[in-house]
Amino acid sequence: MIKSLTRKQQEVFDFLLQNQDKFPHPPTLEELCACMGLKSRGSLHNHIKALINENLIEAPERKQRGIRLTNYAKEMINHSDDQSSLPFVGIIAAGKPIEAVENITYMAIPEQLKTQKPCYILKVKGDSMIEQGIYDGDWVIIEQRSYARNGEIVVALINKAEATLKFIEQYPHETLLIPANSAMEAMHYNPEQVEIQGVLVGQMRSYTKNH
Amino acid sequence: MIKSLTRKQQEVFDFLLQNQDKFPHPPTLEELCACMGLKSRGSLHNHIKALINENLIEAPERKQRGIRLTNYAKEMINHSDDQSSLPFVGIIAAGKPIEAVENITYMAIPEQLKTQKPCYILKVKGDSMIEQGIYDGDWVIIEQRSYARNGEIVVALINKAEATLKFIEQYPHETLLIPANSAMEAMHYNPEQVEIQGVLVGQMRSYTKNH
DNA sequence: CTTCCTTGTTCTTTATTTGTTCTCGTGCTA
DNA sequence: TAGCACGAGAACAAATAAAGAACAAGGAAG
Repeated sequence: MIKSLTRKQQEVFDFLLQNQDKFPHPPTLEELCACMGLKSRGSLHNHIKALINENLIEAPERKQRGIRLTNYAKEMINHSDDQSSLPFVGIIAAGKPIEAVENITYMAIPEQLKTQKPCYILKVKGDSMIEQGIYDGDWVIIEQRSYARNGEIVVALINKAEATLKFIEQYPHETLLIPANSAMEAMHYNPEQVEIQGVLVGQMRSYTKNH
Repeated sequence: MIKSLTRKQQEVFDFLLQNQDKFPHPPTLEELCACMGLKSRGSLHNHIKALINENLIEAPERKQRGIRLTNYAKEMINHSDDQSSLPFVGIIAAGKPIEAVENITYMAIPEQLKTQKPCYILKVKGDSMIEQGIYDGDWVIIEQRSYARNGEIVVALINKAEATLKFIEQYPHETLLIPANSAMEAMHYNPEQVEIQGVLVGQMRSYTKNH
């Protein structure tokens, strides 16, 4: 994904990273030249073009002082220390394995929707929890955990193959996975068939439908 | 702050920020010109117009000494570091005024749940949108807007007194506010009775129930 | 109320800055 | 040698900025 930057390109990128706050507004090529010890805008511009190609910075055509880091670039450096964002890792559709997304992205999440423990985000496909207000296309925030109390909503892996989001009821010789959709039936398993991968702690939905 | 000010525009804005208290009255264009080292009011006025466009300052038409910072701008500078958070301003329960919370708090919100326009957060009380998956205790993200298209979910102020969250249908002589709850009836109003305060763009729910 | 100066607004014209593209030269390496 | 990274500089076009003229509305003084 990240094609190798040349030495100078990396240098320019690092400089932009480290100084993104220091500039009240993005620098001009000339200013950047001065910082990097160059005498020619043209030379610098080549490096800028390379970084744009790599999707690390964006610079609206001809716009002055338009150089900005891409969200993509910010993620690369931020999410490690940014405790408010959680990784969006995949799509869960009842009866299938979790479909991992190609590029993990990070979403800012309010404190109220997560827990102290590690959490991650899935997108829900299907209507099996519709009566709990979890709709097709919603995001859910999942606390990573391998156990659950009865009545919690869990991400369960069945027979090490299919993942699903359901209410759980665990009894000595039986585990029930119960959808919140009266058109669907509860499913009965032996406890060892069901592996809990996480517990639902939050849910989100966009009404602007571009996702 | 993702807006694109040119260098001079930023300079003017910064100056206004830093000197908002120093002037007994807002400065005239001429005074500002002097401060910024300009000889022509016309030049400065262009920058002023740009700032007004960005909703950073407001200047009543033709009013002398009318330049003021927008509330939006004041919010900006307090939260310029975390552009991903939105203010949680109150609780909306059908049939009551919006109950403002005493201390406005800010919640981190993922990009996907908001729009480019200013947004704020309300907590929902009641079941009137339950069939749309919006439950009692959910948070909703509202884009501040005074108009809406038919079929959108809006925060509507009725008779300048009661606020409610409903589907809206607007016709020449009638405005309908329609709940998503088959136990409730659609409400009919004269268009002038209904004032739109915002449009639903996102929804969130916590399953850890401490809020 | 009328008059006059101030101030905000709009235009046109001109100048300066900045992004972009090219060409050319230098060194380094396979 | 050919290919590559890198830099300098020229030349051009677009964006930005400034100045100044002209006009209209505001507000103060009489």
